[in-house]
Amino acid sequence: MAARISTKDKILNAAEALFAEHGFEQTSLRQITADANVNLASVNYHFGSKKALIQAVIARYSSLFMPALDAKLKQLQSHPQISTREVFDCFREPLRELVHINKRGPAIYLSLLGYAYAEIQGHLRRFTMQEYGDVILRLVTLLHAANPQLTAEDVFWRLHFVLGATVFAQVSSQALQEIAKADFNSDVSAEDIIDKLIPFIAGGLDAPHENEI
Amino acid sequence: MAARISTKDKILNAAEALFAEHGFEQTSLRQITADANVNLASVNYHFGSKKALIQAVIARYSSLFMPALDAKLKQLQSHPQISTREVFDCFREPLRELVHINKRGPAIYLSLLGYAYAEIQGHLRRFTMQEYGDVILRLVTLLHAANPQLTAEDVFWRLHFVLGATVFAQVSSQALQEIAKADFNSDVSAEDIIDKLIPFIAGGLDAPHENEI
DNA sequence: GTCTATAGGCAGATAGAC
DNA sequence: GTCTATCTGCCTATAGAC
Repeated sequence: MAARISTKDKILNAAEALFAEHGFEQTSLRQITADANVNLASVNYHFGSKKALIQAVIARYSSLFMPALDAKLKQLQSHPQISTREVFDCFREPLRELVHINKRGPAIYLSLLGYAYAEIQGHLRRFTMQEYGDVILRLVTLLHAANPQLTAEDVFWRLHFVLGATVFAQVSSQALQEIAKADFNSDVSAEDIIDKLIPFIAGGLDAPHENEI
Repeated sequence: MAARISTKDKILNAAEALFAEHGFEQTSLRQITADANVNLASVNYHFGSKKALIQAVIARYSSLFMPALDAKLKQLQSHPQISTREVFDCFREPLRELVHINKRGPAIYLSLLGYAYAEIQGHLRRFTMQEYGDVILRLVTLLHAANPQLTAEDVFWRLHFVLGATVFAQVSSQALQEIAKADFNSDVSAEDIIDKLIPFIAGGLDAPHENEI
């Protein structure tokens, strides 16, 4: 009953798993094509270059995630009162929807974002900003509305701390899950990590400004 | 008046700057030796291998930072009441002391930790745990004492979120500093980032547990 | 200790047969 | 569309002259 998957999709599926685990530069086309059971040359035939493959992998997720997030944020924008917690809760469902691309889609997407940020300085970040800049802007606006006591710059920095905590948690999630299992005998899924993360980042964002303590 | 620096130290200095900016695997011995103005073969003569060079770079910082942090934590341990904020404030001075290794030492060390975590899965992490496991344990104990309402597992996870926010902020600090300059016309030093970070991570760690909201 | 020269391996990309 | 074979370039590491 194995579905007949096109070579192009086989490559995308193998690539995203390897990219999420080892990063973009650390993953070779030889590994990808071996895992996908396709010929080495087919990557360049279907995508043109490794760089284009990376963008295709990310775009498959972003094109699903970003519009869904934007819709949630728009909805929240009409509320009279907005809390930080409500803003971050907007991420839950769009993130969960990514299982339709891959069972581990939510974790994969966050890992990809992390590596994109750390590795390809500027390149993919600029791409995202151009393509989805309005979503980011809406997000910052909402967070500022939820925290009028902070300056716009505070919100900017804290949003990046949030991003850091999130992608780091996902990139090192496998190791952390194993340690948690060994030390606390607890099985923690990728979604459980999100549940643990959201109170943390909401608490961090709501914290008073340095000078006010 | 240019100090006469040994070849070994020239390599260490060039290596740590490149490692902190691009990561370990992305930095070649050719780049390092070119920046250091030494011969390519001298790395293997002085350090034996690239892996050993990486460890030497990290060890130079950890051997200064970890004992200093441990002393601060020990001091705090005798207090009757401990707040999360006090625990994180223990990091400030040991971190600042790293300027004695390099002017940008604090930022470099945090970047190195970030790449060590993301790239060399297990290897350097195990090394750190073996060498400085007692410091980590003291840290977790203090944070748990400051937050008795949390489970030990909550503290474990939140400590890693903290680590993520911190190293991510440093790894992408250059890009973020440029954006902050462009958008808010504000010059933010590496130390300023720490000032912005500490209220955030303290607020996140003190947040109530998910089920208590 | 420092150099040149090179070994040996893996990377991305492509030409051209089928 | 898919394959084999190969080009070109970069990497770490080392042998051996000085």
